Amino acid sequence: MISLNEALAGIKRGLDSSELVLVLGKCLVKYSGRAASKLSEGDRLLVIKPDGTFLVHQKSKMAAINYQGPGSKTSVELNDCCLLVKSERLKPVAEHIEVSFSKVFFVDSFPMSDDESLKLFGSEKQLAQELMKDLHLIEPGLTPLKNESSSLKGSVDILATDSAGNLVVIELKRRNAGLDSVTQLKRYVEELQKRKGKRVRGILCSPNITENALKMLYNDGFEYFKLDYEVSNPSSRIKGLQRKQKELLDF
Amino acid sequence: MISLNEALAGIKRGLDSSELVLVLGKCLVKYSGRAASKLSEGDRLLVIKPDGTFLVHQKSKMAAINYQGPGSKTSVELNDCCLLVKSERLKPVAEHIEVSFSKVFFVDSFPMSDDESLKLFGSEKQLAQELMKDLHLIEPGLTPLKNESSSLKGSVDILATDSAGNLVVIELKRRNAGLDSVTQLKRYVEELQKRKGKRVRGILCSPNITENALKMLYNDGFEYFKLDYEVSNPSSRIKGLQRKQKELLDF
DNA sequence: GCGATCAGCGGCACG
DNA sequence: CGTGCCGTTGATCGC
Repeated sequence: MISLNEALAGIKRGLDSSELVLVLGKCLVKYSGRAASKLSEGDRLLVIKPDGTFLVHQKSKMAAINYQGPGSKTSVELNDCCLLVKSERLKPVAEHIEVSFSKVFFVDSFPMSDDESLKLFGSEKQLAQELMKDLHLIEPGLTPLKNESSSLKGSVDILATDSAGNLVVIELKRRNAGLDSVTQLKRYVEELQKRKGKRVRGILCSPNITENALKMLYNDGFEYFKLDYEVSNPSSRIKGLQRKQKELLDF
Repeated sequence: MISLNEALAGIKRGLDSSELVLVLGKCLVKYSGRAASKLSEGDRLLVIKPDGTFLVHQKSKMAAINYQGPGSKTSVELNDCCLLVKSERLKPVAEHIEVSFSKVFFVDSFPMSDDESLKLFGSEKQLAQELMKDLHLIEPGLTPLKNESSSLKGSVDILATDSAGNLVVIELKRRNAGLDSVTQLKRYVEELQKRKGKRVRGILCSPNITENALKMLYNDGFEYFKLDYEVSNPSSRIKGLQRKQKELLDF
């Protein structure tokens, strides 16, 4: 247990030297901004990062229960009963958090030196690049149209032409596809159809798809390919691509 | 600075007693699971919660750079050069994180007692309830259809009938609406239209809407209402609702 | 700066 | 459990 006075000093020291500040104590939290919230008293971990990030964590769950993004301004004060830690930010909207500690178990701060950024493998973008190189896996004669894809409003994952000269929009999902994936594909196809004035095929590729989504997909005249891929450490690789038989759903 | 041996003991102690464990040190991080990633050496904060949650935080940004959800299993060991902290989970997919500490600056663990849950005000659901009570703000004669809304596949925010007996789907957004909001509304309207066999009106309500989205909305024959609301502490209140004039966009 | 979209999205509620 | 969808979504990239 630490006196609120000591805690105050410790937090101030950390903030002044732009260090990572950790506070553990019994507190209640109020938030007001895009929404508003109140959290009654309990033990929580408060993390304040040098960039202004402000995180209140409970003992469970991944997500912070209350938070403030980078660029927020932290301040500390002592009132008659509590240690008050506030975080305020004005942009994009005015938001305010107040953490009111009645007890503080621990305070410390640390300088952090870290210039590294994450190298991630298996993103949708990376998978799309892989798939671009192997469009024949979907269908022989499919050839990619470079950079056309990025010229749309909401850019299409892959744009290609088939052997008959039809435009083909390919929507790639790295995880199971749902209704939203189909509506997204539909929007792209309709935009392009209107713009080009001719029929455009739509193909959805994903590791899996929900029953409703597949039904809607077929209803709209689109095609589905089940995508098998593997993500090893330095890259991601497409293992297979299999057209789902439409007949199963006809009724 | 703490010896890796001490760090090992400290972490084990915390894990065994189901406390919140904090580790600060210089480490590299590898992840493999739904995707894969590598993060080169730097100073990071590791948070391990009693429920298995595992968070690696850099000095910037709100989101953890690597993480593992509740239910994950943490283990610690010492190899020839480093302190290895691993987190593993099998469901829903096998995932693995390895944090390799070459230096540890701080380790501690804390029991946390907290049974409180967040009271949040200003959620979309709460706004929808408010709006249900004041549908006349949109248009006189609009009456809500109870519980119809939840009987759809992707449930509609509000379903109502107008004075002419038309079905009206109302999609409510608590923040600025984009193309996705319009496609969502469109899907609901089309589903319902097909099911009921008669024309269904679609109305989008949000604090704001992007130009492209409004264009698409009007193209599809839907209506837009600008929604002004205020979120005070114990509730959220709708301040106003104003139909946007379509004429501005005709060309 | 806004706009659009992805995310190892997470979390929740419902069937 | 999967499905669907909101989120104080956050983060990124393009314009």
